[in-house]
Amino acid sequence: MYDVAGAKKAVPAPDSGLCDGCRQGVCALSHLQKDLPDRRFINLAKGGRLEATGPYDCMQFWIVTKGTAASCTTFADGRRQIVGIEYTGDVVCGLMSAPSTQHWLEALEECEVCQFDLTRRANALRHDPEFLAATFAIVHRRLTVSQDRISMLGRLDSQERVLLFLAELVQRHTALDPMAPVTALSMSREDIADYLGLNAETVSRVLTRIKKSGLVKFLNRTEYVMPDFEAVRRRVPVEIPMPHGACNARILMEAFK
Amino acid sequence: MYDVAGAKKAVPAPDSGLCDGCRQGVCALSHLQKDLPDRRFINLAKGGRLEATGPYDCMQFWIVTKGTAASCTTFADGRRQIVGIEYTGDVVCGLMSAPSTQHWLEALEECEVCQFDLTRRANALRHDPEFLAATFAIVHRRLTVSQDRISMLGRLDSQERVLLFLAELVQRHTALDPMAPVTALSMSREDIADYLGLNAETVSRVLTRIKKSGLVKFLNRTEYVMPDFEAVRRRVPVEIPMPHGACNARILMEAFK
DNA sequence: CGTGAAGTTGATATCCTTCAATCACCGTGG
DNA sequence: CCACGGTGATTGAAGGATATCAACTTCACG
Repeated sequence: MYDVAGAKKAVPAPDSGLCDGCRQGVCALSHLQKDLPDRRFINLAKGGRLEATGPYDCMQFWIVTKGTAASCTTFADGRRQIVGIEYTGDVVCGLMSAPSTQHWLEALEECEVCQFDLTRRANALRHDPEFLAATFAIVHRRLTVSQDRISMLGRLDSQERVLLFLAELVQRHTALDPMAPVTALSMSREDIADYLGLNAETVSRVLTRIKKSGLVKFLNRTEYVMPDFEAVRRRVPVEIPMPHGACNARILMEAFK
Repeated sequence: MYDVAGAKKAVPAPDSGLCDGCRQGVCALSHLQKDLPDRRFINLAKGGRLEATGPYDCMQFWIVTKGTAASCTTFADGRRQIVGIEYTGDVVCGLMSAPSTQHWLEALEECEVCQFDLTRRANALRHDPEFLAATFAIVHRRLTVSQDRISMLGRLDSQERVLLFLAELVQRHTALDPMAPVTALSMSREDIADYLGLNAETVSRVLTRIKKSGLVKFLNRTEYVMPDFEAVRRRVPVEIPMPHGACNARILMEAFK
């Protein structure tokens, strides 16, 4: 997708969706300057929350710089839904749902989040084409991901959902780190369930069924391998989403540095 | 503003979400100039389709100028999911999911759609702050709607989904046309089912249950009233979304006229 | 080890789907 | 004008899938 300056694109057919920087782990995140007044680093323990309180004009946002978090909602009666998983490099902007719905960012594991507050520069940025294009790209990408998840939640059964989820993690980790032999599954059954619109027991049952089928082999409770990725792909009626690493963050960083 | 857990949350003023123009029915749509070379009006009969063809750079889009359409996807095995309903005034941009997934706009009733092709002006518009801000606003709004639908599909049961759907239509029609006594339900059971992640028989069953409960009264198969909107609101654990009329179209029109 | 939290498994209930039959509506053609 | 046929809607019966509740196991960590 993003060429190295001058170099020819090498066999672009299967496109991992990652810029070369992301693939090499030297993307925008590593050059984030920590000492500027508009940014603040927040460490979240597993389960820690960051709540949205408006105003919702997208002049504040958060980049997950370490770990994995989740955009969560709950209803009054306690039902919880994970609207999206925010991996390292993902950019979360303030307005994620109606202001009245309870909505927050929750660390699924040890996390570091960089909070940007651009309200002081808002008037300038609102007319800055580069900044606008960057935020557009980010929101646009989030929209396509969300829409695919609508189809997933509306029409896939539990086994398809879990398989798709596991395959997505594999895809993600092989794109970022092709050498790593196993994929980590750091989320709890409860979290997976809330992400997939199921409950924890169902996730557990489906997981054992998948283990027995041989499509996925678990080394322990949090690491697995997928011996035949193609077989999994055939079992799932949708495309397995490509990760986008820290590209979003990079785009944004370049826009308003 | 985001705060660490525990901070107080701002209570938003009740806002119908409509610009004055939309509320008075004299919004951008009525001044759409029909004879410019970059736009083309398309009439769709019920069930008619408009398929998205690349490239997916959002330099092509469609405004629903009459009627109601749906952003649809299907899987290889025929399962269909309506990703979103596009009411009059909604702006649909080309890339709505991964290019490989089958995805199209389908008329739920007699429709008129205005297709804009800005590819010839793309290079200029890519740096035009006003245009960028407008497309950002549109995509951003679509994202919030999509994320609420994720919660709906993941966590609401069939009755809650149908009630929410009916309430949303009522809300929409009272905001646009407070004098109209009844709300029209022009979608077929099949369409409603594909929108709510159910099947047609379930929708039918739930509707008769809702009728019996008295929450909704049907005058005939396609018109209903909701005698006690508050009672419905109490039955549904989420906010009932506000319509946004032709505001999106207006924003866009002003940006690149 | 001991303890608590997370995960697994089983029994059962509930919800939703599937399949099939019937009904209601609507336009068409005799 | 009315019989006819087609399509969508409704309803019923049965089955399947997922949720719920409860018991038990495993694991992490002191």
